[in-house]
Amino acid sequence: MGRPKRDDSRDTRQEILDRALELFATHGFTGSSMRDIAKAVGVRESALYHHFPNKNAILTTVLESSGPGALNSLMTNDLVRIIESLGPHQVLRTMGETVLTLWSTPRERHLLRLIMAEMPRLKEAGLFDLQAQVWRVRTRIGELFASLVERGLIKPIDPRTASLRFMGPLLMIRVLHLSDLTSTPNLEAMREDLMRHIDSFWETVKPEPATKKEKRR
Amino acid sequence: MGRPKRDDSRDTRQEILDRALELFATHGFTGSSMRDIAKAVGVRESALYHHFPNKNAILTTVLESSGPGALNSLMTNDLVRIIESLGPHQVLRTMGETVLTLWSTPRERHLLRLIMAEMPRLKEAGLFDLQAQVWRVRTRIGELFASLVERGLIKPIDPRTASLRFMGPLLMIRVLHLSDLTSTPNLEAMREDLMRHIDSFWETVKPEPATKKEKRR
DNA sequence: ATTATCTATAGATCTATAGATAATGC
DNA sequence: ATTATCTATAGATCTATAGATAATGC
Repeated sequence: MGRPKRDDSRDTRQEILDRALELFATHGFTGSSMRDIAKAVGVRESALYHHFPNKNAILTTVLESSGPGALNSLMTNDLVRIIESLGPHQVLRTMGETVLTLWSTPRERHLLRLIMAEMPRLKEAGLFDLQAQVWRVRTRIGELFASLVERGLIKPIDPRTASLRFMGPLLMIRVLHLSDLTSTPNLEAMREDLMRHIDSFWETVKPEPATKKEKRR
Repeated sequence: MGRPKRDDSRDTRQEILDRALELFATHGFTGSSMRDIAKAVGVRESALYHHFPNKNAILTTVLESSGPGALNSLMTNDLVRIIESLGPHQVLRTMGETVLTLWSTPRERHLLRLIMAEMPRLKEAGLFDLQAQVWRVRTRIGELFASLVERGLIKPIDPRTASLRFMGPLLMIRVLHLSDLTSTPNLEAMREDLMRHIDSFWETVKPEPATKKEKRR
């Protein structure tokens, strides 16, 4: 046996990470053995140790390459300027379309499950802190709403409550439609939930027409 | 050694279930060994097998005795009548206080973590289906809102969206404040989030004063 | 006699390592 | 020479069982 012939279609290291994510997401970290991972990749256990020093390093690498999260990456510095040109309602709808696309990829669904399942382990290892992450995004969205209030683009509202009212249903929609890996998600139903939520949220924060008239005078 | 002297303060079977829930919640089902459970209870592994046929039976029993969930148990048949006498806003606030109390017990926090972590296993074993459960509660809350609309107690709103807008923030608050078992929850901050949400939700669904005047005519 | 523990251990599985082997690329 | 695999296996840990032992309750 020994070293196999070169196969350009195969990157073993990446395949280990991909199969490990799938297994960790469905059976948990401790529920997936090195043997399981090796079998899924199609090599012997010892080959895994050529690419990673131990099982924990596989988990660490999977998570380090996981990216910042959809909502977080949407909170860019020029978001307020984009909102000023396109209008808040249109931007919120676009944000909805974006999270729909990003969240519904198999990879993101597996990461969601992994993070839900391994929360304590990931936090203790300093790899991912779900609670802190949600707090951070909530704060950033709160700041966004605060600056929109300042610019008169939405009603005067408490930013903390507004971020909760905006994000809460998004999280619930995500869990409801995407957290069960055994069934294919109904993306049309999910888009409907998402857009109805955003439109209905917009109705509750859009500035009063009366206020607009006053400004015009 | 052999059988220990009777100790009325000790119910080994129940202690096995309690310690197992704690361990499963922090390290997962596969991450907690029978040895770990036995050590936490203060007996040998073989004593566990006197009370339960195997490890899986411990998990099953833990979950069977877990109850219906706070939101679910609030959705009683006479809820509409209570709302008619106390008013929707007051009832929503009382519901908030109730879930705050029920969710923040150590037992409910451990169950939340267990369910988040072991979703696929619990679903496959037919023990608990988180997705289906959330759908069910959402539907019941939707029906509640529909009947409140019918009675003119709240604005005409789409029940599906309303249930999402009501429940989503509740779920987010629960995850944000109660899912990390390594820190004691800040119940005052949680109550504030909860009550601000409920008050702000009420503002968006309370019937128009204009409509009331029209009715009086 | 029954119940609730214990000691001891079988047998499976798991992580990780040692050392052999063959392909690759300088 | 280096890299990527393999075979083989050590040693730890895990689930579960057999059988001994002492307290309990009829």
